[in-house]
Amino acid sequence: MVIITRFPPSPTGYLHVGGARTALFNWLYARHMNGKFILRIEDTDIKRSTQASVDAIFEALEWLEIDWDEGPFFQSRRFDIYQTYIQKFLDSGHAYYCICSQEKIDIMRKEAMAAGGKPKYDGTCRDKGLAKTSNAVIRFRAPATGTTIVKDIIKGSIVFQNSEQDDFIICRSDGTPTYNFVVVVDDITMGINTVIRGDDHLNNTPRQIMLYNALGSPLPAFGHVPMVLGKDRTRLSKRHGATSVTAYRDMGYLPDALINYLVRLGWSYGDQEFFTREELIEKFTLENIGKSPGIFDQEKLLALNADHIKAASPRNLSDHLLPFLKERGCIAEKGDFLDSVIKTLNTRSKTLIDMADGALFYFQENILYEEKAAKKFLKPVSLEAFKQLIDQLESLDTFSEKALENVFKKVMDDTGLKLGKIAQPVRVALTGKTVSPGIFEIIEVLGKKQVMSRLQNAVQFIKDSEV
RNA sequence: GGUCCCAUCGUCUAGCGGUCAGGACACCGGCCUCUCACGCCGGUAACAGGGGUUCAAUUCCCCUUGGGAUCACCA
Repeated sequence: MVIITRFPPSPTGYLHVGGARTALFNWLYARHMNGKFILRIEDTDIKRSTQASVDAIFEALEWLEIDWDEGPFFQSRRFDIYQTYIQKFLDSGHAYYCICSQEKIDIMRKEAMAAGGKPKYDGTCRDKGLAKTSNAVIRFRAPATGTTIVKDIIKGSIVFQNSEQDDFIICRSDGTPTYNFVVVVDDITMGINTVIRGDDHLNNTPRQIMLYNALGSPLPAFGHVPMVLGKDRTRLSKRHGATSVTAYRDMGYLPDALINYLVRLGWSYGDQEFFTREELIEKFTLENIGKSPGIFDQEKLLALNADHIKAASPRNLSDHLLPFLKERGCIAEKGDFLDSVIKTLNTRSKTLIDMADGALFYFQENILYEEKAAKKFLKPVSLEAFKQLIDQLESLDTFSEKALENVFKKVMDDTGLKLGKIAQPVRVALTGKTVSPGIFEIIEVLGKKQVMSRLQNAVQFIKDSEV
């Protein structure tokens, strides 16, 4: 059997990390099983759905490099299909018109709640055989007795009493179908046989199973993954800080790192923490998904991002880094120079923002010294070392780490200064800061021309500040 | 409130009857060192509580407690 999964976001906002996680589970499972992954946009609620949200969802999925085999399907364009199914239900007696007012039902619910029971529709119109009227809704005639069992891949068998369910609405008075109904019709008509979704849908599942049964369709396999919670252990939401996928892109995270983190939150593969995209596809199975909700931990995501930055090839990283460099006004392009810049930075950057900031000095013609750095290290005592370095480097043709080390050694001997006393002033001269990659590394990457002019500028700066 | 789900270090988790309860993040030491990092070595830290079942329970069952989800003409 070919596994067919789907991701059905409703376009009422950006794609948040929780949604991305369920998308990921479905996508990974389909890829792992050599199946199909379908994207469906659930926009039956015309009032709340927006094109901007649709675009935002696509943007996020593309950045995550989650691709789909079919779709995107839009439910708003499938109303005729739902209509025929509703008619089928009406004809077979599985559904009926109801003219009870919302006010009346609200009161009913409140009374039931006050009496300690479950608020549900009492079935007033159930057997009245009402015809269609302008304000009528269509309700599903749900079985009143017996049980409905959800055989969940993750949670096991869960028994629901049918008496807990009421005759829910499948078609609104304005003629539009509702969620539980369209999901079932879509999943059936699209051939979905594996439904992996958030825990919050577990209570909807018995209703959907009733619909499958009424239609005589075989059930898909259900898997309800636990929620992602915020630090305060409530469902992750805006007040927990950044929750949109693209926000993480903008904060300098790598898509592979986010994916790794999100999947690992609630899924495990022994003690392994770091996974490439390919490894995830190879190793992801539903059996290893945990049952308990997980708290979204920014710290761990950050650490994982650092690991992915370290592991990525410079060439691969440049695609992701370039936008951040351009944003900072750097004239940079993919190539050997950028590769070597990245190599000096990747062990000391947790995000692409760190990396872009750290790379700034490579691209600046005129180095601006940080005030404190200049005050501490660009002083007359270093003048002699600077002069000797300039002389030595002038006669050096190839700037290899080895050769540079020898040059510094010589200057150390001649001036009697320790490496630290020379390296820090040089660092400030070359980068403007007291923190940077290794001194030999940056000299090599910067190249003779840049190094010479920056050293000379520093000498000039020291002389100028003397007077 | 009803229904449903869940429960191992602060966090993510391994464990699938017998383990000194393992790893990762974070935290704290130390080493390395031209700065900052990386890296390496070491440390603190958990089976929610109570009953069973069993020769033996973190592991199986029940209860309590705690947390979460859900009860719409939203999805």
